[in-house]
Amino acid sequence: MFNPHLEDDKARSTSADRVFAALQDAIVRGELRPGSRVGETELAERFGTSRGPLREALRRLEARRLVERTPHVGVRITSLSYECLLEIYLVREALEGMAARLAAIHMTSEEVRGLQDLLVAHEQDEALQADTAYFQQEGNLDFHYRVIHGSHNTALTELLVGELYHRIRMYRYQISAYANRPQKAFGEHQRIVEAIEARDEDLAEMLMRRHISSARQNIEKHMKENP
Amino acid sequence: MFNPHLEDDKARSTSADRVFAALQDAIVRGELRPGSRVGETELAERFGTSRGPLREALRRLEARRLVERTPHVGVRITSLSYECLLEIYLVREALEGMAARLAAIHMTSEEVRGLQDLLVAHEQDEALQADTAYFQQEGNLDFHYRVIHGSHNTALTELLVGELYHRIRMYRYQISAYANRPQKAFGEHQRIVEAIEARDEDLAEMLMRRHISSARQNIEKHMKENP
DNA sequence: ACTACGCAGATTGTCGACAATGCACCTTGA
DNA sequence: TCAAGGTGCATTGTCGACAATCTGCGTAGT
Repeated sequence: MFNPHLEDDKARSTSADRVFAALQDAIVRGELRPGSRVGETELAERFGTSRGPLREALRRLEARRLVERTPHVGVRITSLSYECLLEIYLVREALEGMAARLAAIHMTSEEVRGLQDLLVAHEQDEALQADTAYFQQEGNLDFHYRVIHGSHNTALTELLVGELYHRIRMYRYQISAYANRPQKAFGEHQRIVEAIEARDEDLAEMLMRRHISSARQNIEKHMKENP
Repeated sequence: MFNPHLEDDKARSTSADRVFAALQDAIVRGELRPGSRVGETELAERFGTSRGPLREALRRLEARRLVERTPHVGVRITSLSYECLLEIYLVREALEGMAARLAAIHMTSEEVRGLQDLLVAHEQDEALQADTAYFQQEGNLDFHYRVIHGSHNTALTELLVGELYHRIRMYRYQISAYANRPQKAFGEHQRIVEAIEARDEDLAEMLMRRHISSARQNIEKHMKENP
């Protein structure tokens, strides 16, 4: 029996959804440079679709603040200012602190074990051992992503993942937030996991807040050195 | 000289933007019932536009979680479950607490005075005096909205206003969050403003957290009584 | 030389038509 | 009578064309 859908595993999804995912990835990875203007016709051609679905994707990216739109003019890729980035980190401090607290309460034993395994995998990364970088992959391979989901709070997760996560990842591709302190950050991650494992919600929140606060201060330092 | 744009003060904006605003309002006010399915053709006709701009508006509403979409099936108005609502209130506790803290630090004297004037206006409301209701209008006439903006943190504001605010307002139209305690809530608002005026950020955050926590517990109580 | 106006090209906004998919009803067989 | 399959209708997804708007450049006038 022949199934035409097998040639494209995402055929059940719509074209607009695919373009949305692809565009988001291209923006986050810096393939489309922040601040640059993008034309609809050009993008539609690039992703092999028409302007209709493309515009729908752009609207969703606009809602996620990954692109900025001015009526009758066009869209440009959002460029994160240092000012805006520091604001986001303040918000992260509150939200991810809360996520760590909830994770310490609600995470299952399996999830905790998975988190531990993840750190073991990170530990074996060459760059980390050389203390030159601590690049985490996206989604389920990202430490913060896992903790957020561990909160088992859908509203919180949607807020962090849907609104902030991608903007932060976009920034990570420009300047690694852990650039100046890979092993230090890794150690902080380890202690957070320990607190979660011990079901010590107060400690987990405090450690996460400090961890993000450190990253923020690191950015501030970086800001004063670079324009 | 004849200017055709004068007949529509929002002609500079696009049709998709107008539909987005109108639809959001209709959803929040309960004109479109939560859980009900809406057809694109029907909506397009209702708002006097074609399906193109309408779909763009729907995509933005989808990003705001005001509608839920299933590919090839359609969209339905999001219905807030109690479970989801309680989650949102937990997040609000963290975020608006932070907003109150920042407001105590960054609000200008004019803004503080405006906030005081707002409460005076609320005080003269008949329903509040009778202790039967505490219905706040939207936007700048809403107490929480003002405090959030008073934080002068764009990222925080966008998160609260863009993602949570409308869903909460939608809920308010269904069951007033202050239903069982209008004057109590008003008193809490007053004390929060006092803390902000005194530039006591710790107190402002604590009072706001308690205020929202009270509202959450009120919802929980309401939940156990009603299905 | 500089400003203001206007024109042309390109880009965005909107629309209607067509294709693809899903759902409900009906038919058919055991 | 009930279940399984098929068919038709309604709705969503996609596309190409046309209209509206903006931007950059050239021209004219002071």
